[in-house]
Amino acid sequence: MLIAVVPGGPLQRLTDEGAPLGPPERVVDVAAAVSRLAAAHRPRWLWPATADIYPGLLRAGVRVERCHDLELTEALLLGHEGRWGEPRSMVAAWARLTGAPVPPDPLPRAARAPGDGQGALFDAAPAPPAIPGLDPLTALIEVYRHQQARIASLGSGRRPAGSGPGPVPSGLMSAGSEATGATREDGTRQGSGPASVPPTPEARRFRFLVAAESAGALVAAEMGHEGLPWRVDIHDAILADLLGEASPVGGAPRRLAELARRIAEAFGGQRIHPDSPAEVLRAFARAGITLPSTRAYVLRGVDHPAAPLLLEYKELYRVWTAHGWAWRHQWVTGGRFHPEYVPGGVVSGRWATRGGGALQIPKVVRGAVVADPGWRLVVADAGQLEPRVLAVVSGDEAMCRAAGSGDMYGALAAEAFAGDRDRAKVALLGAMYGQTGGQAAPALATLRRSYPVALSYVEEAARVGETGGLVRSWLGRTCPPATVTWREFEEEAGPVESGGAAARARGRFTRNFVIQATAAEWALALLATLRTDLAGTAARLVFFQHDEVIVHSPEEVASEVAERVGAAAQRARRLLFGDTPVRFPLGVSIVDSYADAK
DNA sequence: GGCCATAGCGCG
DNA sequence: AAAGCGCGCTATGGCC
Repeated sequence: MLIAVVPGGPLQRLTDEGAPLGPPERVVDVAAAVSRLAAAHRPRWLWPATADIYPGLLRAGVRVERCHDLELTEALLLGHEGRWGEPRSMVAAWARLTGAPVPPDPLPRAARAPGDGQGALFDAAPAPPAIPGLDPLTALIEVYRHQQARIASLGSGRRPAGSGPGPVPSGLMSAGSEATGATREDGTRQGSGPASVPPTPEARRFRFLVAAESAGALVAAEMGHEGLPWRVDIHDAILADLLGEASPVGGAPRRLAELARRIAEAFGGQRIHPDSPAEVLRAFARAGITLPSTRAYVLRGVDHPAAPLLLEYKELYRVWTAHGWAWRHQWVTGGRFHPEYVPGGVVSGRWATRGGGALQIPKVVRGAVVADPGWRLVVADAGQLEPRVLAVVSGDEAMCRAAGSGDMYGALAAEAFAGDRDRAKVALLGAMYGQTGGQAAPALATLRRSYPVALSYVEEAARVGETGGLVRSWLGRTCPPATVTWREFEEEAGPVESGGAAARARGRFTRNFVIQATAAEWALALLATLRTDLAGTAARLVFFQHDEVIVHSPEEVASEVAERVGAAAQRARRLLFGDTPVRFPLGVSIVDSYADAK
């Protein structure tokens, strides 16, 4: 069963296809109604946007099993249809369906400051209807039905000619085939009813993508709500150890101030801002040293007493400004760090965050992430995920064999690089990122001889990008068109079509997209199935970072949770790729402190 | 005063 | 000639 609900109500029971099973029901207390219906029917919830409605439900103590996030799905579909960047809100989608003027998406939801009227902004009713007479529930259901029809039509041959190969496995679209004409699909498939023909592989995969993206939105809200255990006292000790005492008057902490003074001395007493690249360059120039930049790797090669001091300053300054006392005051409450995750916030399908920098917690402060007494952290990260994805999506048999090993680089080295693991790694990374020069060049040639199918796969993806085409992930997430991402770059480096630097940059992007986006899908599938598996237990997902998850678990079941995480990884592999010799091993640690993982 | 581009470094 | 992907965040510095 499907139940449609809009913030503040009403709600309506539907079949999975979106046909009404009853009239709209007004409710006084949405959370209570959702809670009751969730227990009674275990439905999939259909709502405009998880990020708008679910945090409020969580604060009311209500969790749900499954949902269809209309807005995230709309974004995926628009991308697939070559309409990347068009407004994705429910109201916009409804406007497209009815021919009304399409309102732009509202600005991103503001970053939240915990304790600062938390949530008030987020439970508010949806943006005021931009269409006179809009009934939100009707719009929700009609857009949903239309989305189902658009998904069902994928790969059915009913799309315009030239919009890509039928089977998705190649993952690639032909150059210049950005689904031209797809914009005119609107409305034409409405009322086609439940598909009487079996879904195409492309439609099946996309349906899975939509389910995973929606599940990810649930996890993201739940993890933001739950928070990552954060020991303020340990964080303080780390900061004191690294930075010295905080300044009582609000300036730089003691050790940073000392370093700034010693840097000034090293430059002959001239006071400078060490964090101003321009000033540092000028100071070195006065000392007779001309530098291209003040990057760490440049400074490391500079023979001057200020250089090592500047390197130390940079590292500490970073901790102070990005994860110091001010950061903690804003983001840590009640012993938990509450980030705001943004599912699908990265074009490749990776998550982003809004404020809090949850995906960039420096290793030196991870010691503050500590399990509660009687609890443990189960930390799991996928090893060599992207190379393994390359093997499986390209179908290169020899590389798949190597990816069946626990150490893929080692297996490649043994097979093709005379045991030189470092060289095998450089070659593989170069192939995925598009590096063609430096030490990667000869290693790439070796890689090509032994794994031509894998190399052709990424090179084809690059060629499509260079010639202005679009590529897709395994499940059907589509990269943005060059005109969106590369507009500014083109102005400097020439249009993509010209074959210049911009075209090659675009090629590196599409080359990497097919890998990174598919890796993100595997990770999302892991997360979604693990979430389901842990529902009803006391263990809680508390962190997710691209290829890594942390579960906060009661001590006595931590090893069982670790098993479940490993099983989720294998389930994700099966769900995405079916039978394959490629393995996706996880490094799992059961620790008290995140700093002790692996 | 606010806005925006850039530099630089954190993470994967 | 040289050319590795994707991000967030905080700072400076130039601009209006």
